[in-house]
Formats: sequence, C-alpha cells, structure tokens
Amino acid sequence: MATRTRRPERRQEPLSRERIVSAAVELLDTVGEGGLTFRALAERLATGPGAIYWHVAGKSELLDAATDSVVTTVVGAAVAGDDGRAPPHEAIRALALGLFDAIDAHPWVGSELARTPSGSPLLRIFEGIGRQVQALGVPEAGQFTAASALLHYVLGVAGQNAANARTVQPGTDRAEFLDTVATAWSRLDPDEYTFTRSVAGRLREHDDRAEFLAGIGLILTGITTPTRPTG
Amino acid sequence: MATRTRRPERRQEPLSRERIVSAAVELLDTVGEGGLTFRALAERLATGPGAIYWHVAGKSELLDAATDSVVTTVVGAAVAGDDGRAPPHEAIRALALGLFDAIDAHPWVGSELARTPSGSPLLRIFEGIGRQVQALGVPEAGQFTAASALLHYVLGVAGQNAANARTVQPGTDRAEFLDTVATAWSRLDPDEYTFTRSVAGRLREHDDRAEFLAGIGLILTGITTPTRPTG
DNA sequence: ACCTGAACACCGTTCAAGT
DNA sequence: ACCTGAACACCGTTCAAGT
Repeated sequence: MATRTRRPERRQEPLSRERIVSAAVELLDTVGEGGLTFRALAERLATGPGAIYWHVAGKSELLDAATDSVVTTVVGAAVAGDDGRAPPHEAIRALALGLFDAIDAHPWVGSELARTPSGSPLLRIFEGIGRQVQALGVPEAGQFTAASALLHYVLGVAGQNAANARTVQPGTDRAEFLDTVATAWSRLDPDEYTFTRSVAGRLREHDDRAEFLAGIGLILTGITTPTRPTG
Repeated sequence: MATRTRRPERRQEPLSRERIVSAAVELLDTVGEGGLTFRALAERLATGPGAIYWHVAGKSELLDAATDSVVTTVVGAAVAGDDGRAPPHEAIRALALGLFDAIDAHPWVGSELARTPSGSPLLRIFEGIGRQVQALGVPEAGQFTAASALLHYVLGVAGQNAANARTVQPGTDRAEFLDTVATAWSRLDPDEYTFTRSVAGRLREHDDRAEFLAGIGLILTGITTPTRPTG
C-alpha cells in the first residue's frame, strides 16, 4: 500500500557477457544474420555500441559465442538423452537430428558453423560424434576419418539450409519453396542437366529431415561396412 | 620506325562482364575474401565503382559469377578427363578431388559454395556427381539421396578448408598449422573431450587430401552397400 | 549505351571523456 | 572498473551528370 517502493526506479541490470550474447541470439533469431549490428544490439541493451566492447572482443567473437550457446544446449540435450542403452548409430542419428532441428530454428547457426574454423562449437559436435563412433566399434585408425566424414556432412547440410533460409522470403512455406526449385530444375537444359532434371520430380515429395537422416544412414553404413578390395 | 604508332595511345579495353568477373577472381585470389571491394575492383579496372553496376547487379551476383567461373572450369575438366572407361566411383573421386584442389587454391570458392543456395555452380557439381551415381547403378529411388550426400560432404569440407585458410596467416605451412591444432586438442579438458584428445596425435601425420578421399570412399561404400535391416 | 565519381546510408571499431 | 557516444575509416549502392 506504500506509494513509495523499496527501491527507487527499476534499475537497469548491469551489462554482462551473458546478457550481450543472449541479446545477440534474440536479434539473430528475429531479424536474421544481417540484423546483428552493434548499434542495434546497443539499443536493445539501452547503451552505446562502445560498451559492448568492454565485454566482447569484437563481432566474430560475439557470433562465435552465440553459436556456441545454441550448440552447447543441443549437444548437451543429446548427451543427456542418451541413456547408453540405445545402439550408437541411433545416438548419432539423434545428435545429428538435434543439430538439424536447431539449425532449422536458427539458420544463422548453420552459416556460422560452416564458416567457423575448428572453434569451440565445432569441437563439441566433433566430440559428441566421435564418442559414438568409438562405441560403434570402429577400429582406432578409422575413428578420425569416420567422425570427420559425419561432421563434414552435417556442416554441409547446415550451410545449405542456412543459405536457403536466407534466400526464401520469411513467409514462404516449404512446399511452395520446393515447388519453385522443382519447376526451375525441370526447365534446365536437357543435355547439360540430364540427371538434375531426372530427379526434379522427386523434389515435390521431398522431406528435408528424412533426406538428411538418409544421408547419415549412408555414411553410417559406409563406416560399419568392411571395405571391399575394389568396388 | 615511324615515331607515330598506328593507334594514338593504348586505349583502355571497354568494360565487360567478363573483364569484371576475371578481375574479381584475381582480387579474391590475391587479397582474399575481404579484399573484394567495389572500390578496389574499380581501381583495378581504371574506372569508378558505379561503372561496375552497369554490367553486374551487385556484389552477390559478382561473387556467384566468380565462383561459377572456377567451378565450371573444374567440373568441365573432370568431365573431359573422363573417357567413360574408368569405373564411376573413380570418376566421382576425380571430380571431388578436382573440386578439393580448386578450393585449396581459391579458398573463397569454398566459402561461397557453402553459403550459396541452389545456384548455378552448385547445380553443375550436383549434375556431375549425379551422372556418376547413375552410372554406379544406384536404383532410381536412391539416386537423389546418394548425390546429395556426396555434395553435402564436399560442401562441408569446402567450408572448413576455406575457414582454415581465413584463420591461418598466409605464411604458415600445413605441418605447422596442424601441429598448433594438435597441441590445442591435447590440452583440452580430459573429461569433456576424451575422444578429441584421443585422436589429436593422429593430426600430425594428417593428409587433408587423403582424408577427404577417405570420406568420399566411406560414402561410396554406403551408397553401394545394400542396407541391412538394422546395423 | 555506357561511364564517372560524388553522395547516401550504412557498417565495425576506437577512444577521449565521463561516472 | 565500467559505460557513453561522437568520430574514424571504411563499406555497398545510387544517381545526376557527362560522353
């Protein structure tokens, strides 16, 4: 009932690396990759652009931290969800699918992963995959190659998904987009693009997630199949 | 012996899309991704920045054209080098290796491919891979998945190579770089990064090209191995 | 039709000055 | 120690004006 509150006005929480990074994630999610600006970020944090530099070295570190925050959550969830009883190839599928969905929800993560050299987010994924590769019983000499192949495939898909998200105007739904691509493909030069044209129709009944998992499956088969002398 | 030449002074060749694109490629190769600027490009072409816009819509179109010019050459060479007698999986390896080497020579191509949605350069690669997948005898229903998996893997590696090239200062050689990474990996937290640490040593005797081909081999095995009910 | 280059509306980053 | 915000050195892109 007191007209005077305990504390004067609601004070601004002090700036911190955490607050900055989470504001950056929000900005990236809502306005897209091009929307993350030190000025926009400063405004959202009710401060000047220079203040951010006290907590973060620069834009690339900020992007890396934002990416890492998303990746850590996803990989952590996959690890937590793995009770150790599911067969390792299922655990790999679950981890990969978790990443796929996260990148679908935050396309900028895809671009960042694709352009980040062996940084922290990438290492987390590599480690997560690698452990399951070990569990798969891959001989030591082949573990690095196997984990790398899976990682690179995931990164390739991530980059493409992000690129698509960038191109498509926010409103368009998946079916509409695929239809546009399918039509474009079927109009390609018949001599130069025989194969592409031949699979264009398949695009309309195309399911990104299923296709992604099928690719993972292919690589898993390759990993677990003893090599024949020459195919 | 005439002191007067046939034509007055050497006239500037007129601007053209071709000249612009090839100047852009040169700039990208010499100064790197950050070096391609409309101002720098204009200076090299002895004109103003605005002139470029008469022939090219904008920066992304320019990058796409530059990428396409490199990719067209590589894919073309791979197709020309294929006498049709080599087994298809060898043709795929040759194409993939051609791309790998091109991206190694022009790292910016890697970044561009990784962030380009289904544009012209990507389609050329997809088509090239797809034809060999057909030749491999993959049933029609699996051709799209197989070609996509190979493409995405190539793109993932391309992106990483480009990212590494961006990080490393131009002077450093491969061995030195790998050594730095290996040392960093072996210093990671032993609990969180068991797998990564366990393969760190392997990095020192690591051959990028061989590793890349091994990954291709894994996927090829996956493609050509009939799926078992559950691995 | 094609080129010129100043001008516009942005960037990331720095830094003297404040608290 | 931390924040402020003007200023610097760039960008891509546009556009009136030229030839």
